[in-house]
Amino acid sequence: MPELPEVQTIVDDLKKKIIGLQIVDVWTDAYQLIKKPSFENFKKQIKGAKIEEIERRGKNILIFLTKSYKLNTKKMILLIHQKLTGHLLCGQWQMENGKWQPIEKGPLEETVNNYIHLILFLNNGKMLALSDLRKFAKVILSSPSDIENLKEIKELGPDPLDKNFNFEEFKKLIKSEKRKIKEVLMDQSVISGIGNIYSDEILWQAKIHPLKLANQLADLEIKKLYKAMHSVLEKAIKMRGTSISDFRDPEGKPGKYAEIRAVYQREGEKCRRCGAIIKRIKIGGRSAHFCPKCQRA
DNA sequence: ATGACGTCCTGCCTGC
DNA sequence: TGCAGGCAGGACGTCA
Repeated sequence: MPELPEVQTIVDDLKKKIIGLQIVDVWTDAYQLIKKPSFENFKKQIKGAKIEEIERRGKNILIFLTKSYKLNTKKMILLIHQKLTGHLLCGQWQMENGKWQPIEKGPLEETVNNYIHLILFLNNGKMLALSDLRKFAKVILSSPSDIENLKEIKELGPDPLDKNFNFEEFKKLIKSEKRKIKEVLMDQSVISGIGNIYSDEILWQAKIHPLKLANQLADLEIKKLYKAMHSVLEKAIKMRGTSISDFRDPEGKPGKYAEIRAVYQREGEKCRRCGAIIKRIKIGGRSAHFCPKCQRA
């Protein structure tokens, strides 16, 4: 599932590949992915739009578009949230027997191609495809002000790697939360971009039990947490994300953080620090992985 | 306001 | 072997 490091990897790659290009057509077989506007209007509006800039907001991808008319230029933003199993792929496919097949056999794997549900055709012959096994992904096309005012954008908490988001502010946020620290880290309105994988990894790094209540953490623990948040996320970006079974970059290649991950989906395996057996519990309906010896309750 | 739960969707795993 | 049932999972919506 794409979280901050995976989305950052995708945005950085896409910037190099598609900025300056024009969208010439669009195809979908899963209308429910496009939440706004209707597909008919989506198609009408996006055809002919030029890709100007790409940004990450939390786990959301914002693609800034302009469309020139005779008398004016209209600005739009295409918002994409990949949710659990969404992939943004850049390449060339052709329809064969009702399935999209990559024209060049490369790192793009069979399984990713099987779930292509939305394609933006670009004016250099390439395509930007959204593959999504679960069809949970969300796509919205609207004006910049509409997008900025969406609850899921406007109410995002600070970005963990934003230089202005200093320790004092982080501490204030954590101290004001009485929920379990794992839940707080994953709440996009508190801090944006962290999900299940990295909250587990960060808590292991900081040696904090996921069930601990945020407002009961000692200052020293919050300091460790702040440091761990930076080191884990920065390392994961360097390794181009975590691919347990699903994540792929725009060329279809997996990230390498999974190889060095400490706890996520390592239930029953040994802790890399102390050798104890990694445990899995449920917190707020989500699974949390931790070392019962390193991360004391 | 807050927290618990339902919803979307489908591959995969379990148990009979 | 086959099939039904349960599970996973981000974030919004609903309900108490």
